[in-house]
Amino acid sequence: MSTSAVVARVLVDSSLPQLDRLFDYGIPENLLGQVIAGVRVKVPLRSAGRTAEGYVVELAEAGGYDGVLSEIDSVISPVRVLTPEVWALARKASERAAGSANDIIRLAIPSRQVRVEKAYIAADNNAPFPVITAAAVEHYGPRVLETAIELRERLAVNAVPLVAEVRAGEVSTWVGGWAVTMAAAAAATVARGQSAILCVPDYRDQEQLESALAAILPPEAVVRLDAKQSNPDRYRGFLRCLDGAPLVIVGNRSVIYAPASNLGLIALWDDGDPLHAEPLSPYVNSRDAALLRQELQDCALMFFGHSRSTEVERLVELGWLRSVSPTPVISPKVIPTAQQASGDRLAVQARIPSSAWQTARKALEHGPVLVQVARPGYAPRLACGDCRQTARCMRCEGPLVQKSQSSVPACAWCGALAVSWRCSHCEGEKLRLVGSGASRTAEDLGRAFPGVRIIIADGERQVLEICHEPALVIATRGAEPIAAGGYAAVLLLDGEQMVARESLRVGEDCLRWWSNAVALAAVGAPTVLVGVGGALASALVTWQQSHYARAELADRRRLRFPPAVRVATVTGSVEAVAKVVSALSLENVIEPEDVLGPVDVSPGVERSILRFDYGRGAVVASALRSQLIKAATSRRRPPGAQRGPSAPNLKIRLDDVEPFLES
DNA sequence: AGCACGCCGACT
DNA sequence: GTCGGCGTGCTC
Repeated sequence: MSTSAVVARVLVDSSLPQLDRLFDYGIPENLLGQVIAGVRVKVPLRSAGRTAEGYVVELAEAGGYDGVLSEIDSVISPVRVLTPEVWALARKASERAAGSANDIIRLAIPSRQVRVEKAYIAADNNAPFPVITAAAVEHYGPRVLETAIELRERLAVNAVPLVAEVRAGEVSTWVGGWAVTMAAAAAATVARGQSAILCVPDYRDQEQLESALAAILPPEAVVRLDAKQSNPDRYRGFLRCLDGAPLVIVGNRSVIYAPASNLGLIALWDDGDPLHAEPLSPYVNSRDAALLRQELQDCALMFFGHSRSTEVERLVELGWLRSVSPTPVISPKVIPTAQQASGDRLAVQARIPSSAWQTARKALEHGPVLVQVARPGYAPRLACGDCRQTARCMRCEGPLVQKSQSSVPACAWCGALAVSWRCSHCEGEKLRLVGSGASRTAEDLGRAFPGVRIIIADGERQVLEICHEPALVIATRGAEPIAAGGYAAVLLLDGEQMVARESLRVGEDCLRWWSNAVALAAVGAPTVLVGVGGALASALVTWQQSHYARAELADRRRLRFPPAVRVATVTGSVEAVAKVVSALSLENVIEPEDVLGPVDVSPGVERSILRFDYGRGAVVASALRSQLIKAATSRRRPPGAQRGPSAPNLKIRLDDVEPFLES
């Protein structure tokens, strides 16, 4: 068809695994010069009349495909939205995760907004870029982080466990010290004429980071890119990244795929936070994407955190990451306290041991006190007043919770109010509160400390910042407000409950939650850890979280659990899962002893877990990938089971952070 | 996904 | 003889 010697290699925008490769298209005369790498195009697929959208990945000599070439239908827009770096990353990340490059590209490139794009093209993008001069990064020794950026090093950075005041114009804000360090490192990168990507797990972190950036960089040097933005805002930010000027690009999760120009630094905050795990296929954790991108683009990479994930610890032990700490060392004051009877009746009610009680009372004389609790609401669990069995919803068997003191107990699953409730075990009609959520703890503490202002902060009642005046701040883990000047004391309650959670990662999660709360204390202010001892407590007390991570990793090695090995969870119909497992066993891709399960997850749906060493990752991923394609192409509705949303009967997920939990 | 190709049962 | 059933396979 086409007479031109050059073909366009196009990635068709479809999440079908069998279409996840490049297709060659001829370039018609009238589109010569317009069809260039990175632009969105429309192409015919399979039959005339049917068109699909796609991206021109590259132009190549014709000859790779000896069939009749179709021609590009049209160029959707002249903007080169798929950069070579992002394409390489998408392909590599998707291969590693046994998924489609398309699915990654969907995270990387926002939906096109015609008006935004027109404005962008019309605007003169040659505005002189302001000269950035960066101040030194403090707390890490002279030019330690700056040099790491210049030498493109990979670091695991222990964050500064202090809060700091940042000032942008008239506005003054208190943020975590980590945000100041990350912002300063980003500024140092931009000052060298390179871009920096800063990736944080949640929006509270992002606000802190943006405040810290605003204090040291002009607004035109910073771009925000996150999923909470409106589509036009996100596309506008995305297009700014393509401009070529050095920028600080800050956002959550998928910011890791931003089309940064001349990338000099990738920095990630709190990599152990589960919000870094992408819930969309192919489920690539931003930590893994960051590691891949660093390798591809040879830039500096820094994982910042107060605690250390077992994943990062593994990379430190391998020598892939170098551990860096503040100098001089900053060690917060943490006091472990066993749960013990206190003399005070009210303290008992509020489940606070006497030493913690004394600490809180003394601290409240000159500042706010943070009380971290495990659960939100009033009563996290209700039981039958007669037989003491857990009270369950009469409609769906879900557990009952009570959100506030005065509210009617309701089902945690379906929301149904438990009016005229009857116990399914003994016919009892009385409900009994079990445990304390943030509100009930607040009530108890209010009685114990009359006259003190009480602030509750949880997922529903978000509080970002509080002033330095005395107050009791009851917060669920992860929702702690920042106190101006730092808290006068921190109480970590409910430790026992948190540790009892059923998860492979409880230990490191708890240490992360606690460490992040400890870091909100003022210099020298005490933290009391209630009811927890052992290795976890001593890691917190000595502020040596990496010691705990090392021991934990050694355990995982012994058990062959992640991250000592990688895992793939294979979920689907009984036959589909069995097919995949037997195919991989037959090909000797996986050893029989590394197949766990299958176990039932729901009627007719099973799950097997495969584990494999990192060195076998590529082989396992590609074998799983071909099984996925096979299942997708040979999938036909069994006779009888007609229509319905053709739910894929096979789902494969690599490196699930909680492979042993259902979901 | 869609859509064509292809190889067996009921029909003018 | 052939019209059309949907099982199977491919998409530059």
